[in-house]
Amino acid sequence: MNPTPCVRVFADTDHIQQCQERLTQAAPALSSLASVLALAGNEVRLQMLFLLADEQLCVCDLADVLQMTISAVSQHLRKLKDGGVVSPRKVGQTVFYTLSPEHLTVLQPLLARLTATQPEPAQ
Amino acid sequence: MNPTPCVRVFADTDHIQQCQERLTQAAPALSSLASVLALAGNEVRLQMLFLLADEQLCVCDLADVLQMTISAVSQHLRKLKDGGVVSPRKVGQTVFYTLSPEHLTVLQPLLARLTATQPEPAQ
DNA sequence: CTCGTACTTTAGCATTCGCTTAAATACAAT
DNA sequence: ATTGTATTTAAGCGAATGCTAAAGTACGAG
Repeated sequence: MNPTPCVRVFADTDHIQQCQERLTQAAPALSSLASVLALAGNEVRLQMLFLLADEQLCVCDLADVLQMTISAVSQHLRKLKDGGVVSPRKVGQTVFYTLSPEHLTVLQPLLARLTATQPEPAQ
Repeated sequence: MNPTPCVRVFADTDHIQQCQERLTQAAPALSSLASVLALAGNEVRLQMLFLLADEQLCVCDLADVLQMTISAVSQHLRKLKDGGVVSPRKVGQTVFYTLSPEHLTVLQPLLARLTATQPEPAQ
C-alpha cells in the first residue's frame, strides 16, 4: 500500500490515468493470458505441451521421454489441467493427456515456432 | 537421477526415443521460448509489456500507473532487460524502456490479443 | 561542490515452486 | 478377494520469486 508515489514534478496525470484505463479494460484477458504463459513458461511444461501438440501421451510416456519421476510429471500435468491447458482422457487405468481447445489460440502459434525449421543458426 | 523408470510392460521404446529426439532438436528454441514466457507469465510484467507495446515509458510512469514502488518496478524491468525483452534508453536522468526487437515475434501476437476488441463476453 | 531527482542495488523475508519420498486411489486380471 | 499396474495425492524441503526498506549510483541544477 501507499506505494511511495512518484515524486517527479511533471507527472502527466491524464496520461497516467489513460494508461490505467487501458489496463483495467484489458484486465480480464491480461490475467488469463498471464496464467497461461506462467504455465508454459516452465521448461518442463513447455516440453510437455510441445509433445502433446503432436500426439496425446499418457503420464508414463511423458515420464519416460522427459526422464522424470511419474509423480513429478503428474504434478505438472495437474497444474496444466487446472489451468485449462490440457485435458485427461482415461482409457482403462492409463490416462492420456491432450491439449485442450480452451487456450489453443494462444499456445498453437507459440508451439509452431518450435517445429519450424530454423533458418539461421543465430536465433 | 534414476527417475524410477516407467514400469509398464508395453513401453514403445522407439516411440519414446523419437519423442526425445524431437525434444533435443527443438531444445535451444524451446528453452529460449520458455524463458521469455516465464518473464511474460507474471501479471505485473505482462502489464508492463502491454503498456510498452503502445509507447515507451520511464520507470516513474510505470510505477505511477501500476501503483507500485519504484524499486519493485525497477526490479521487474531488470529481469525483462536481462531477458532481452525490453531495452533502456537514457535521457538525462530518466530511463525510458522500450520493447526490444529481439523477442518481438513472440510477444507481438500475444500482446495483440489484449488490444483486440472482445467479441463475446465469454472469453 | 552540494542538493535534489531518477533510478538501481542490496539485504531480508514471506510466499511460491518443483522436486523427492511415501502413502493413497483406481482399475484390470487372476 | 488379492495382486499388480497406472496414476494421484500429501508431506517435506531446498531453491527461486517478488516484495519492502534502506543504501548506493548517476546526473542535472543552482
